[in-house]
Amino acid sequence: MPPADTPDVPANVQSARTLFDVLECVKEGQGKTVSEVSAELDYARSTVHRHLRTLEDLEYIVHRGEGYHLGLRFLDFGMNARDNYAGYDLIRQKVAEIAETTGERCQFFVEEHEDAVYLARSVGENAVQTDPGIGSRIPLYAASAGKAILAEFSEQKLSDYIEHVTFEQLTTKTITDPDVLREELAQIRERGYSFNRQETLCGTHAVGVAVTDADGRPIGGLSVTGPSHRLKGEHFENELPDLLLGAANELELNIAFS
Amino acid sequence: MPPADTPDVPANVQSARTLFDVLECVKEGQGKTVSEVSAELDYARSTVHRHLRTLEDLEYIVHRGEGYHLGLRFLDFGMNARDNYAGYDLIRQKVAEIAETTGERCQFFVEEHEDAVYLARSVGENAVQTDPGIGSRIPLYAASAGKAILAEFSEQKLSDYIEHVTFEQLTTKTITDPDVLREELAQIRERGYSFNRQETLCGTHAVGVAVTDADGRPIGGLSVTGPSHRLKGEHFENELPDLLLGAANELELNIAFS
DNA sequence: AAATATGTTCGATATCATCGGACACCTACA
DNA sequence: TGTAGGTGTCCGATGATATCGAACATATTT
Repeated sequence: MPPADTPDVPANVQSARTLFDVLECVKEGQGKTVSEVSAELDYARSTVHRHLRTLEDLEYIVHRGEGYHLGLRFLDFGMNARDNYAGYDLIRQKVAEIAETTGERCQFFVEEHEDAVYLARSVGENAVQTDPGIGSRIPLYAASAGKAILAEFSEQKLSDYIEHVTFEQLTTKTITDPDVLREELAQIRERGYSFNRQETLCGTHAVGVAVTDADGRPIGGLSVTGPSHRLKGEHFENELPDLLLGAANELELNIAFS
Repeated sequence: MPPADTPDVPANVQSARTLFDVLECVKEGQGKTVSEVSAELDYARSTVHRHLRTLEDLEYIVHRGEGYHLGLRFLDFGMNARDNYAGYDLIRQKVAEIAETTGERCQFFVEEHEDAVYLARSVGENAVQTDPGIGSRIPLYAASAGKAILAEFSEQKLSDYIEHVTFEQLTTKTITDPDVLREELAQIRERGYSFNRQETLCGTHAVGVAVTDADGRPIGGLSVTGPSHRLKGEHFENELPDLLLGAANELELNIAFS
């Protein structure tokens, strides 16, 4: 067999994997006990116990009530990771602004480890309810902003991406064919913006644009999402793209000068 | 020497400490290189390199530009940890509401590993700028909401706390004497709310109350902070406490029935 | 009271995390 | 051009340790 996949990268800290397996498991369903985690991950109870105790001693998890919960130090980590993105404040403001003027959901994604990650989000209707789902991930090829980001990738990066990624069928419309994706990206490059017609979620449309830095490399992607019966026709195909292109342009300028 | 402090808890996953040392270091000043982290932590370059590579392979950190940055998976962790607190939405709303009506900063703390951690915060003036500093920590004895929480501790828990904690002098007014603290807590218990007169930061006053669950155990603490020249007299000593007590009561009811 | 499940501790063993050293690469700077 | 200092990366040896299974304690249930 060829060394196709490098199944286990050599010279890694093995216990780190165990540790994060445990953490992810605790994250998944908070309040889990030692035995539950042990059963789910197929590690010896004593091993899980050791890790959980270590994590608690180091104050990264908490033993509240019956089971274990992620500690708030991760909130600190997360805020740091978020604020570390140049222009985050500007991005957040712009996202809220677009959500308000359009009355639809607006979000900003960044690319990380070949995934699209929500960095900011706002839901229009009530300005209070902001940032739902921040930090969660979806495949780049299945998000309008994600496709807009992919369209800005160099040929080299794109080839790498297409080779590594495993396409998942989120809906019947999700792009799962490399050639179709390349074709779509070419169109996006030409137009300057991307559409998403029920490729992420049935009944949901979206428009997306890439936001690039001074050197033209993508910082992230901005998109507006809404029900397909509302996002259609002229509004969907012209007005929203124009709005987003303007917003992206403004963002790019502001970020460059901050 | 007596086994007073249990300096190193036995049977812990040692490499976890190294791992989190590295992570904290990367968090501290984002964009650090292998050598910088190695020098700062006094681990061999190869060791740091190994950990960083592992963390990158597992997609918890990112190699952007010159150095390493915390990955956005921690944002996901953090949001999970935050949302895991029962009634977080209600808390956030209430905090925003209080900030708006008072025009001062309002925040909600929870206790975790004997620290007060910001769970929600709002700054009054512009409702957009919300949640600054979420996830950061201050000593319980040095925050008004923290003292309110301490006042609800059982004698057992309080004794443990006072024994473990190392008092730090944040300002000249910070309480650093166990007896003074106990005295203060007794007063708070009697009154039902706590004051903070420049004990955290010079020129800053605050009022705090505890929020308890159905069983009377503290969920967290609610407080209003502002410049000492504005928070004084009748307003500070009566109006704000009343407002906060009402808010806490309302919160307690809403959380109990959610 | 027996029985099941769960948290916790312990001992043995093979694994592995750590370190220091070596190499390759890059940038200055002479 | 060549040397010197810095950095990222790889490697080998060794002492430390993460893992497992078993055993014990405790709690809850039957």
